[in-house]
Amino acid sequence: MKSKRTEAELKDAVRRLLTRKSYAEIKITDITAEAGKAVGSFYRYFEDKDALLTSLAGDFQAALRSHVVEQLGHGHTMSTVDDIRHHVRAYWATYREHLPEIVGIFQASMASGTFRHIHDELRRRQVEHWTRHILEIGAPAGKNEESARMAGLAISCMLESFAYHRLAESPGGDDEEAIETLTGLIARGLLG
Amino acid sequence: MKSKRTEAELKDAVRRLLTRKSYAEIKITDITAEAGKAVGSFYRYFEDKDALLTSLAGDFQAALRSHVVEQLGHGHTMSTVDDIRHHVRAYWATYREHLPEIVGIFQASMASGTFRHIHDELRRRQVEHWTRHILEIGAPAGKNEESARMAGLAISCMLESFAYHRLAESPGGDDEEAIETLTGLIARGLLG
DNA sequence: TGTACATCAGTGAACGCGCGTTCACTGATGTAC
DNA sequence: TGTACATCAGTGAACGCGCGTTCACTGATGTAC
Repeated sequence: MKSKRTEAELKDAVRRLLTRKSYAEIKITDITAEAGKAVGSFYRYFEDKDALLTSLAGDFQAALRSHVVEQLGHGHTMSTVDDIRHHVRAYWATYREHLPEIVGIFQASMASGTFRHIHDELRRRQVEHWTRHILEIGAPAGKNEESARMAGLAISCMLESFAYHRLAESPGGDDEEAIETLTGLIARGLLG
Repeated sequence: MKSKRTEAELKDAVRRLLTRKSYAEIKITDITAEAGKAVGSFYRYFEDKDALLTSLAGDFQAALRSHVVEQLGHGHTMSTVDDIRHHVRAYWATYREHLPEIVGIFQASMASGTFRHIHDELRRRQVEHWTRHILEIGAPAGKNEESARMAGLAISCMLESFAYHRLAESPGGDDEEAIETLTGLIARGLLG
């Protein structure tokens, strides 16, 4: 029973391909070729290309659930620059570690409605998280629930878009400097 | 000579379609149907779908060149909250006015290398602009050229991604509130 | 103003390419006795 | 340990769909005399 192995090899193949091509540009034959399999094998494991990406997204979300909990713990806050730096660094590490699937989901969410809601769900968590902390610390950006939510969205957008640009589009920069820049902007922006 | 008219009608048709579907989902026949023309007409004016979007991108860039100059003038600065609000508001207005083509370029830049550099060019201007002002006002985020550039990128990313989310993905929100949120975060983030 | 001819925008049925998807087959692995 | 049979992962040539692209034709507009 090699079944699980081949399935994993196909997933790995797409992850590798996503560092070279956009999701839209990747063909089924590219995936099977990269995995060293015949085309037909693909359909033993996935209905189509989107099913594979959906599967990767599922793995990612599962990883997030356990990872976030253990890494940040429960009773954390966001009231100092160090807290914020810690958050930004954790986000950055997650983004880097799961770069291919995040990139794939992001790209696919721009093209087809199918992945819009998966991407929305990922962002929703982020926004939720920041919003909670903004309200908690009574930041000037969060006078009320609504304004806090909007500030949370703005920060989530900055983190995601900046990370995408630095890690996926023009890789090779200094991570620490990026983290410092984000930390500085967010800390001053929130704490005043 | 209806030539120019039909060309414009095809462009308008894509702009309208882009408010309903993603660029990837739009077929040539959708465009001609929306414009009330036959398929064949399309090819009298454009080599393919990408050529049409490239043409829209050209119009947009030309509009930007004149617009930015007249709206902001030359001797402007970024040293007060009001200056920043003014900038954010101008950006927001431009984004709203040219929403379809910006959305199209953004989506296409995620999928094909062809539009990567067009989108890069648009962002480069933004980053350049913010970087210059960050250095000018001696903001804490801009100790040196490099850190200022990174902060400029982060702010550009936030503006673009936030505007995309609010205007294209879940439209109908209050513009003024969005502008205030961004202004507040940027002003505190930069001015300290 | 009228006629004959030229040009060119517009048409849409037909064509054909690229790629996803299928399926009859192979051979490896597992199971029964 | 060996033989016969069953199951199932893996194969890739062949098929066919969807859509972009073409092209011979139509009819409107412009031009010459």
